[in-house]
Amino acid sequence: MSAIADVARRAGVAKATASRALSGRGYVSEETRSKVIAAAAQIGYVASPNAASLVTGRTQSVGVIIPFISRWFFAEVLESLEQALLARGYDMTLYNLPTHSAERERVFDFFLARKRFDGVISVGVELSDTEVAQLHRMGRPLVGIGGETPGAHTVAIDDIATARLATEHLLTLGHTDIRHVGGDQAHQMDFAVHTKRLTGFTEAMRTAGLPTDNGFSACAFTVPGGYEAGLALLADPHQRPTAVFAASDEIAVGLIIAARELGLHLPDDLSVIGIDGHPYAEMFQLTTIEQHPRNQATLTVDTLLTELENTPTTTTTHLVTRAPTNLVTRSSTSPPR
Amino acid sequence: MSAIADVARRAGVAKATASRALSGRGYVSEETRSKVIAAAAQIGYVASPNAASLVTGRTQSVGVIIPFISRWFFAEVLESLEQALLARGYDMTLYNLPTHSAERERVFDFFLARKRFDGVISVGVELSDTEVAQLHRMGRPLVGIGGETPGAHTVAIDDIATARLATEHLLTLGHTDIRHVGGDQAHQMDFAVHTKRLTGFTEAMRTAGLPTDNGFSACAFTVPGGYEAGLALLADPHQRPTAVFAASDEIAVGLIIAARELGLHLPDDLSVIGIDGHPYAEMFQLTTIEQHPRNQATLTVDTLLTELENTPTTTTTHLVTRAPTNLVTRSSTSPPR
DNA sequence: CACGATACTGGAAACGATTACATAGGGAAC
DNA sequence: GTTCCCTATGTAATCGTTTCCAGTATCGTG
Repeated sequence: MSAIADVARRAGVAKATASRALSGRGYVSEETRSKVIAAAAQIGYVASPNAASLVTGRTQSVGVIIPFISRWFFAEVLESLEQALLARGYDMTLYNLPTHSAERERVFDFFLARKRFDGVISVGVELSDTEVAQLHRMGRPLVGIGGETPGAHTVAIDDIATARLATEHLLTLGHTDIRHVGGDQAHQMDFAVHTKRLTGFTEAMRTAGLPTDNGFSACAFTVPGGYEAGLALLADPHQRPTAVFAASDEIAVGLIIAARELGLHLPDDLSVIGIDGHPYAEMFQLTTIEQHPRNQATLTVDTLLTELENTPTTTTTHLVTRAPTNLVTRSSTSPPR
Repeated sequence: MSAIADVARRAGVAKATASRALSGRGYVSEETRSKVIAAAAQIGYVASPNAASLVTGRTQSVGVIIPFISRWFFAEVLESLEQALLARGYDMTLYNLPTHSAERERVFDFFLARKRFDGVISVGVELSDTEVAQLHRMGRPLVGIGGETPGAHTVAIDDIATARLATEHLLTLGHTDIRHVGGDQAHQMDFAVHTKRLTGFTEAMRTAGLPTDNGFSACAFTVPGGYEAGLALLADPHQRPTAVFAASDEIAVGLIIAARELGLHLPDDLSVIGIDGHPYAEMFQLTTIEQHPRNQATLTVDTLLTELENTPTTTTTHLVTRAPTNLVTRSSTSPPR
């Protein structure tokens, strides 16, 4: 049973030597190394990470905190995180943490305290100060992706700048009656993202000398959310905007579907721009600002793992890595008729 | 450091007693129990599951094998699995296993062999015999959800019967020129699901005495996939079917969007039925057969965990739990004009 | 009162690795 | 030829739990 002991016996060496041979740490002659490896292969030995982590303190796995997975950005991120971690030899344990609730506390106290991971990646969740402190006290590095978490390294796009850019795209085309359709706290995504995109919109409008009051509609961050918002916003021909900046491509697509149902033609009757780079964008000829979640994810893994491997650098410098975005112009936007 | 030892010292008892008090196993007087608990609370003690699993052999976590995350069914399942497992005190470790490739072998050999989990849930993946055998040899129960895995308990809808039902819905309405749009192996989802849904379609058509050749179009299992298939299928008014059975709601929605772009009106010009119960279905007034992935997921967790907790029942009876489905009729289907 | 359960507790041996420390041979440097 | 360093290996301690075993006190029962 004692697995490595078996390997050692079979190879005619001590447990310590076997361990060194297999892990590659410390001195082992080439000859014994191959003997040990052969013995291990013979009995199909695989090390117990539990036993190892008991003494090393490293678990070779990272915890990922995510509020939901069915939203496009999150699913993409999750998939890439897993691949990147796997490639680096790490397991990924998933914690689907609700944004606010008692459940959340339970997750933290019960699961995260068990320190079954070397580090944590939180995607789109803004952890509270006490939560960050708790992780920090446990010596577990934390890297965020999406929302900015104070006290932790974060990979994210510049939401304000991106929203401003999207709005400016419409302004440059000559639109003046522009609305912003996005999420709000009630629709259960993190507050900061919504606020920032709204801020960017407002800034751009103000800079252009246009009124910003009454320019925002809230909806769920989904296609149906955008659809409903669209029906409400576009129904009345007399107070219909000429352009809409949607906070996500899914919302934008919902808007487009609503517009089509109302008999409007894009981009003549309405220009729409989104943010994301969702596969639907191409299908609907949607102008959008791509944010490449998969790249963000691999960047996040890189950041966490280097932090993990150079433990000395416990410089908890609140650092933000800005992920690049790019505007893709398609036929959903044009100058107003 | 030796955490439980600290608790024990603080409470003035032996490590063994402290362990018993905290775990609830074995005899402990009410008095000492509360002393121990108080001491544990004082220093904020949480047991190391690593150390515990080293001796008990249980890790309190299950591995989930999933081919991709961004598809609706999979995302829903994953989210529910996580919640159900968390509620039962289990961690969930995610393995995003590609359907076919060398990577897959690597995952199995390297990660799954580390036996960091008490059981495995495979969603929509049909594991090979050797893979099942490997898990079985390790004494790790396996429950599948979605595709049927020979040699393991599986929770799944009856794909053939569901496809037949969908087709029969169209037949009953009086349609005779019906097409099936679904996935195939080239579009990287598991083969069996596609085949089964196609089989159900073919069976229903044959029973109705209708021709089945040339009645199937393959596409990606996504909205854009259905969209492209729709443009191709519906462009020519002379050989346009009066009804389409789409293998998923996402495909169906793509078809509807394509139909609208081509100027068709549902259900007059075309009837469309899907399978899933996707949130988009309601938005597009899509008739569909709901399969309730969240229920399937909790059912799967229940199955695995009871198997886990009653280890004696190592009766590897190949059992299939059929998840219920239900037809929801909306206005995307009607008798042909 | 003796005896066997029954409740409770502590000591010590696991579980399966890693690693600090000790030992020993061989070559380079002086 | 001594000294020192480097390679190579073995012994034993360690990580933090659970659990087996043994021992003691209490209590009901015949």
